[in-house]
Amino acid sequence: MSLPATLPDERQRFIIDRLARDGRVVVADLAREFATSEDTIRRDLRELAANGQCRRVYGGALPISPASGPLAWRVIEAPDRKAALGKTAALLIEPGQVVFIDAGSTNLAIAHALPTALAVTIVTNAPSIAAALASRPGVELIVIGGRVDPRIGAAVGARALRDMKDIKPDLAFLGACAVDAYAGVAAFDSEEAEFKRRVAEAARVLAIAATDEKLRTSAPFCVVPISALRHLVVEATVPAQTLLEFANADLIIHRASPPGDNP
Amino acid sequence: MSLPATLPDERQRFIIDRLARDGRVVVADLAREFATSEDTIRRDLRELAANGQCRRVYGGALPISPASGPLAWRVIEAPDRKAALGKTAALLIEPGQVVFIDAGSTNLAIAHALPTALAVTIVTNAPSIAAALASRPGVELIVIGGRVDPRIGAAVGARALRDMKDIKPDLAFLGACAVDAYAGVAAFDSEEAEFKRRVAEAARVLAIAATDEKLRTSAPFCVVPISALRHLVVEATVPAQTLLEFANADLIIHRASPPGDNP
DNA sequence: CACATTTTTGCACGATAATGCATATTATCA
DNA sequence: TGATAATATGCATTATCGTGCAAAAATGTG
Repeated sequence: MSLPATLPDERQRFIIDRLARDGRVVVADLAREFATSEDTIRRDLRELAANGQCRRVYGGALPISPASGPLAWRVIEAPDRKAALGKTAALLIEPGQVVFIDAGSTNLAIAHALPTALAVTIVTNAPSIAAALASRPGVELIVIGGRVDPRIGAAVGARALRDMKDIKPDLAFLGACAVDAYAGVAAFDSEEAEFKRRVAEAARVLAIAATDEKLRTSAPFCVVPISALRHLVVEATVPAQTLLEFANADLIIHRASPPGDNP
Repeated sequence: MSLPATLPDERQRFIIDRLARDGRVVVADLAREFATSEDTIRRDLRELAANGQCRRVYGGALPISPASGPLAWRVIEAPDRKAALGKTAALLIEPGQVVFIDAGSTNLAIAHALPTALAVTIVTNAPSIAAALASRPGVELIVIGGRVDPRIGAAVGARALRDMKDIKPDLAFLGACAVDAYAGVAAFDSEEAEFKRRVAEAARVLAIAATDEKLRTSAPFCVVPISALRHLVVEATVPAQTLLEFANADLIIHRASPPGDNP
């Protein structure tokens, strides 16, 4: 429990571990465990937060990435940010194109942001995205069928792979669980990754819209390397440091305008 | 399930999760789970709603997006005719069954009326129904893919026929454009009728939930004769005269209880 | 070793946030 | 319509936070 002599760095590392294990830390508890004052813990948390390693809240701190559990399906999380992202991403679509939209709340925002009059063919494996576009005039909608994985919110199994076989989209928005400049695009689920890979192969142009958290997250199943991407749509709040890592001749980075114009 | 010390932000994050998973939250339940007062929960919901992350209703809160999550919620439950119809129709489903649900607003009501804990396999060709059930725990969801006809709101073409080929539902709710005691079940579209016919052949038991208007409508493309039906769910307001025409040994007629009735 | 400098820590205190209770108001249902 | 449940509001209480400041410890320097 209480270690004899705790160096500041050692303490902070412990806090990070605890954060990853429990999903939260409480100032009062940490102060008791380290036999130190709450002020010291608060200072640690302040420093960690400034370094982007946690999010301070009243009474303690929480992990940065809200997708730390098996329930990574957050439609409601930060809707305005995703709307801004979706609006910018939708600009990549040109009339008459065949566009695949993968599952994910960010991609759902793209579907919602489609200009009403745009005549395109949308292919998707996510019921929520299909439902959002089903009544759109001008949108030719093609649904990829199969068993819907509830954690993913889309069909990704063998039947979906077969359905996807004879479709060659002009543009595909991949749903990104994690985007890393070096490790590439990755997913939390093996079958999901397999399906995304198939889409990536079939599509003429690949695009990803990713919230800030996605750029700081890693996932076990690799889908494609960053070099496979043509477009990366990010938030206005993304750190320039992070953006630099994606410097690549073939990658076009689009920064979304801040979510100020839609209350 | 009451955690020892719960940080306010952690609590709100939990509420969001629950909202995404169950499609609803109840103030009294949350207060009990967190061992806190209802005032605190109300304040949380007020804050989340102000942030656009949920929609407050009398007694709790719902997800912001209208089609995400079941609307089976005792207070919000509009005393709607289709809701009453759906509730009665859902009683025909038994645990463990494989149930096909065809497109249509009445059938969407059936999906919404599914008991939350019911473990069933739902097969559907309608994105709106799939989206309504995608996040349901206990529901195994299989989507029939293909091009979605915007007038029908579902996939009914060749690819859908192929997807449907190897599925034999225990029970199928056909979407009815018109139900006539002599002319049988009919649809407005040729391909739609073809698809429904395929479903009717594959299903072990056929059921239809029809509002009063459907019983007075005729449509050009015949699907199946009335004799193919096992169950017919009608509104409480259906004229006895009309009902008499359906007198048939094999047809079980279920009258929905009038809207605004709690079981 | 002596001394200055930096870092870390603990404490005090005003400010802020969170919570629960009491009461008035509003929504829903019979 | 009245009855009941849910909500909003104001207020008191408690917990937590930020800041300034000083003491203690670590570090660097001659």
